[in-house]
Amino acid sequence: MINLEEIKKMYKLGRNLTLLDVQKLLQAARMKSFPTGTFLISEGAVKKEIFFIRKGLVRAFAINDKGDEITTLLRKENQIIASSDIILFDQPAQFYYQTLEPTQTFQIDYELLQSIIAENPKLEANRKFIFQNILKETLKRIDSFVLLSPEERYIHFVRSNPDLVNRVPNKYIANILGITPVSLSRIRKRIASKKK
Amino acid sequence: MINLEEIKKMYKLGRNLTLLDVQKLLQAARMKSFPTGTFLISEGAVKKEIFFIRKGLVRAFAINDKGDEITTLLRKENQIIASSDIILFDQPAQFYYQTLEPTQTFQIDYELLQSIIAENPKLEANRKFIFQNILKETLKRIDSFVLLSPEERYIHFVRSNPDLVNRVPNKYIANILGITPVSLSRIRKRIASKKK
DNA sequence: TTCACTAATTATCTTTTGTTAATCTCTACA
DNA sequence: TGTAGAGATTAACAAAAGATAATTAGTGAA
Repeated sequence: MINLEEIKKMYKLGRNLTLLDVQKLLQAARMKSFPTGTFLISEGAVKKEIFFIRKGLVRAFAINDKGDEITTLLRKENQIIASSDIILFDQPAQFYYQTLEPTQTFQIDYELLQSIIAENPKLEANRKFIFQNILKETLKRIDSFVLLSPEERYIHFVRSNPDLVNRVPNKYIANILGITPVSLSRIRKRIASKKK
Repeated sequence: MINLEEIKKMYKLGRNLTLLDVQKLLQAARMKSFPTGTFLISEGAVKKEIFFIRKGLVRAFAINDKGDEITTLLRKENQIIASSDIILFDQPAQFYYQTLEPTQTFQIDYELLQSIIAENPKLEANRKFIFQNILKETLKRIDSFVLLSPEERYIHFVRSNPDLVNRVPNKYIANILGITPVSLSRIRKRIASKKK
């Protein structure tokens, strides 16, 4: 069940979340468990839904012209995942969102979330906070593409996500870095030989 | 002076901005003109300020280990520019923000803007809208790095920013795409020869 | 334990990019 | 009119990445 420790983790989502706020949100949310490999959202989906990942790991991926899956995003426990296409662009999802581990989520309908926030000004500040954090992340990621080489980008990724490196196949990490798995393998070898 | 036509352009910033809202903002903002080459914000700056670009063009750039300027962002008239480091990360600016054309801005202190928005719930929706649009842009840009080759990325950039292509030196565009100016020149040649 | 399957590495070759420097173009201005 | 300076292109070479395929390693299920 949900314990206090866990609720504290949810606090991290915002700065001034009270127990009451969390309760209110949890009432509206449904808890759900998914085995590895489940699609939370598929291409073409339109249902506005937001997932708080209580436990587990989810990847977003697109399929390119050649039919290859390209992973664009990884999200783990205590993070939020949703289709930016559906929520921000008001269009059907262009990505798949798939669990990479047994995953537990609280999921909540986006419009319902909106109305809860509207009735509860305190939560509004929270939404702002969450949005800002997502924006921070994405801005940093853009800088890493513009300012760093693939090799530097990988080193940077490992430093920033030491846990993910051991939970996720390298081929997904390669995608995230904008390179091929073969190239990442060579980069890893290069780094290893430099260390000696 | 400021005319109705121009105010309508500011409307684009939000969905439900009224004349009164715009007036309120304009009262708090200072209009200022800068010649080409002016630094609106320099590395190390801490002043929380937001610029609405009324006319002109601004680039953000960092300086890498080798001492090269790397342009990471371009913003033009009717767009907003601010230091994400100062506003989002609460740290001194790590980039320079420099005008590339004679530029007119409305600039407003960020904390003052915050308080105006706090007193004016309608504006809050607007801020949300602006934030979402910036997030949209950055997410799309990340996708272009992950899913497209440099050549495809350039084609994509030209299609999305036909006006900028003729206003900005190619070397800045190359930076934005994460490649060198030399490489961009080759890509352009390659594309031109394909067209025949 | 073995088999099947997937991921990772390695090899080979092609293509592209980075780097550095030279050349060409264009424009502002003395 | 001529000249300095910046940007763009080109050249030449080295380094890295992409593509494809073969091999190796690792894992889970029968």
